Amino acid sequence: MTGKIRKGVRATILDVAARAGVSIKTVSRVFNAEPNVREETRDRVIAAAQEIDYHPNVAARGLAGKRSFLIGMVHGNPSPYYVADLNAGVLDRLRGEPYRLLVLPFESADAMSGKVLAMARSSGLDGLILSPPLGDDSATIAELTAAGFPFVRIAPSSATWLTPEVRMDDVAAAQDITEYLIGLGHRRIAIIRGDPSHPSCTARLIGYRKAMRRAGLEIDPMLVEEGLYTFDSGMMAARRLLASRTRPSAIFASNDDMAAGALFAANEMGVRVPDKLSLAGFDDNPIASIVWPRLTTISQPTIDMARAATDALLALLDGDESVGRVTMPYRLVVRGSTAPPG
Amino acid sequence: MTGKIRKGVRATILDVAARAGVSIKTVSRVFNAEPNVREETRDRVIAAAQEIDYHPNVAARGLAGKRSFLIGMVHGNPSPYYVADLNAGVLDRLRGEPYRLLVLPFESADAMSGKVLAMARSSGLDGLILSPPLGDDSATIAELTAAGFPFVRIAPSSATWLTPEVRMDDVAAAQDITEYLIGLGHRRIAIIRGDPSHPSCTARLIGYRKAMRRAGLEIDPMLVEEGLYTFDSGMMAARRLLASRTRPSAIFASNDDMAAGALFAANEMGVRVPDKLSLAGFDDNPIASIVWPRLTTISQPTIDMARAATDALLALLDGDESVGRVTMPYRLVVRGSTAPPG
DNA sequence: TTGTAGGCGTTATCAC
DNA sequence: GTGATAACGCCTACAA
Repeated sequence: MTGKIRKGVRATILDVAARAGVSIKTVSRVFNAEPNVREETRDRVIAAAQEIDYHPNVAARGLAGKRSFLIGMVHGNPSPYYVADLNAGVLDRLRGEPYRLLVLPFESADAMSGKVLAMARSSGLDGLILSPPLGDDSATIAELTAAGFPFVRIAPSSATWLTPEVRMDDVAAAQDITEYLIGLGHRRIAIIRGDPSHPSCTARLIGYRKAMRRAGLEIDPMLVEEGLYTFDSGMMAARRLLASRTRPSAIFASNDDMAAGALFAANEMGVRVPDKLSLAGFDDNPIASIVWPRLTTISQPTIDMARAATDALLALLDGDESVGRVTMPYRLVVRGSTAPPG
Repeated sequence: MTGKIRKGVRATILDVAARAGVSIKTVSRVFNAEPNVREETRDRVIAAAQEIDYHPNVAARGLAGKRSFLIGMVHGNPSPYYVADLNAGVLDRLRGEPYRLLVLPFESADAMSGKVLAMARSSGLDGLILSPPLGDDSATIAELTAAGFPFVRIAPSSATWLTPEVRMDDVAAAQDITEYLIGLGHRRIAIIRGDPSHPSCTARLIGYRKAMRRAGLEIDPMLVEEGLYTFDSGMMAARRLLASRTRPSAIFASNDDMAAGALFAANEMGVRVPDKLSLAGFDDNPIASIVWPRLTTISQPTIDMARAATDALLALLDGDESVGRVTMPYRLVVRGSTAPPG
């Protein structure tokens, strides 16, 4: 006789079945929301399960059903806020689903390249969410695609691969914010580029160029500075820009961390923002609202994007073949760091 | 005949065994680093495994061995930097280990209370790392302890429970930084408290009081403001402090986020830091170095603590009974936000 | 040092 | 609608 609560030992599907007076297959049906179970039977099973505190054994499920209910996310982004938002979005979408989120260690895109599939396999993942910059690593995409491994990319910039992705129009957004600066009356507008291994870096530069060209403004090569999406790189780039004889009246930093770094540099050098220098960022992460003055920036719907990516991945895992590209809206947020040139 | 590479199908231990000309038990021994395998045999097995790209099936391993090699971390902290550091520390320690890190969704300590064990069970976790404030939730500790579920707490403040933990001396650190302010010549030193549901809040208050008392300074109740460890709460608390007739000459905010908020408020109100107001934080997260001026703060070794906690958990899972309390060192970091009273 | 048998708790197949 | 029974891939015990 099974079905009683043996203390210290987890209840199994057999216990539930015995207690509810059904076969284990019926219990399985109930827990997997399969059809063909009479309502009354279902209720009895659920009651029995609750009484003995039954939780399906994930390992057994994974072994028999050939899925682990594990989704992986590779974090290779320098901004903890971005990562936190990604996490939040994924977990939010996963609520109520049987899937769980695994965080994979990340060294660098280079180091990971060509090893992602092996990691996914050895961790027993069902699917993967790739955030920048790994979502643009061609070796990774190639091996995953070749193996038929389900994955969704967040904010990739290359349209080369026709794999499911959730993106934002970085070019248009960068163009918008640059045009906003132009509209304020700025003419000498510098850009601090991001990490060149993140393709969003290129997209944002293109948007900037488009805006400048449309306004008939020349792009002085001196106005294009290199950065790495980090606070320090933004600070150093701004120091160079502000030290030059042909100092810009406005700087568009390709993300908020770098914009905060630029603001720091301006403070150091006694350049008042926004009186003497307008500063715009990109992302609208909390940093943008922490510094003084607050940053004008592009609000990127990171949480929504992560949610949408998870949604797409779940559909993929469900066998849905129609998952394609989703583009999410952005928003220009005007705050205190920008003003007409002084 | 097994042992050949069937494409699209993952190799199993049988394939490796056949290819290496040994039994599956020997392959198992090799992959679990068990003794009693001749070196030559081991090499043959490893070679065979590599040739057919064999990765042990985690689910099967978990089912047979009764462990999932899954460690869970519950994130309920408002500071993404703190969370990112925790993650980094755990993942760093896990490198080379067969264990993987699962991120559990978190709503609030209240909502989670009494549900953590169920989540751990249904996710099939082997062990849990509890970060603040959940590490101080007595219902959670009680149920985990009662069930004999392995867990380690990071930075808990209540010493009530004799469970494995990695901590820092918050009281001494808060006392140190307050004494530093006193040493600069400040007399009216305010404190902005953190979220009262995080016991570190109380510890830091105690440290502040100790320092004030030792210096013979009276603690005006007006100088103790409430906060929630968030930027906004720090900003609002500082507004109240700075608006009062008896404005303090220095503020000790119980974490960097609130200190950054206080700095923002000071900027808003035209109070120059550090000339007219000294400001100290706690944690030394990147925010402390992003704002202008940079914050004097206590450097908390979050990554090291997470690493140590993981280390302790792995020992626990390994059957080590001697895991107890580990106390990590902190450091006072003096930067531009503090100066003698002006 | 190596191998054999049995079982871990599910899901899938097919019969009823 | 429901149920027997065979996988699933590995580990633990025990043998050799």
